[in-house]
Amino acid sequence: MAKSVSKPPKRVVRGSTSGRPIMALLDLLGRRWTLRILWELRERSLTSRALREACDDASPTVLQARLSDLRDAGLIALQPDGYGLTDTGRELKDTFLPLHRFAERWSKSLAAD
Amino acid sequence: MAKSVSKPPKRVVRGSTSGRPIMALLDLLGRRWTLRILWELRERSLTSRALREACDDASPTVLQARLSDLRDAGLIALQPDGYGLTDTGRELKDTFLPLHRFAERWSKSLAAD
DNA sequence: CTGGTTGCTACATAATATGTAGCATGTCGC
DNA sequence: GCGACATGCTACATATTATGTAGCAACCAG
Repeated sequence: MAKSVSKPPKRVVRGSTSGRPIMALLDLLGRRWTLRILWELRERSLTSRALREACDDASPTVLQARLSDLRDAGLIALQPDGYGLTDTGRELKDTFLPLHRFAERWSKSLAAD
Repeated sequence: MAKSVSKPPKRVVRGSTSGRPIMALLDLLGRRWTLRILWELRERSLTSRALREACDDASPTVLQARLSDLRDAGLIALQPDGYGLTDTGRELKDTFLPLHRFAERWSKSLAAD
């Protein structure tokens, strides 16, 4: 299911006709499982199957599609020990690592309702 | 399809059976248009129609669904001047504002291929 | 060769998104 | 009051995308 088989030019990203990189990035990260994959790989490499388990047994179809997207985007790479973040991917991870702490506060503010 | 047989209780978030807030957050942000909406509202409120234009004329169906999700999550609210970030939403925005700068570098590293 | 991994794909079914249209409510000038 | 707007939101048929189950070929260890 390489993205080039039947759909002709299909850019790496969708939507962003503007060419603004942030739009391309938001689009990529806004696809199902993308953020989750990056999160699971944040501190260790995982084989495709281990990643599947980590992702609540998501279907392999989407997972492979997302892995393909993320590889095209240069954020992850397939290494001898499985999938892992590239240097660029690690940069990205660092920018939303604070999300973890926010999630805790957010969760509390929801429960406070 | 194990998530829910029909859809009675429909929690705010999907997937996260673990109860870990980060998973709930990643799931919410990983739905199409969610990140984009937050981004567009980052520095001004927008009416639902203005938001639609800002989002490359996304279909109103999903947009309303996402607005509903984000309101349930307490990240945005409908104010007299349109939709805007809540205090919590602004906190979240601050955590991924650095994404903008990353996007620029990332874009360059892609073009360098 | 057997038994185990790996990354990845096929395919039918279910869930989501897209486009286009339109509703109900409100607010303005008149 | 009226009409002409704009607001938030919804219907619904059509595409697109995800799910779940199964299985492939390649690789390596025993």
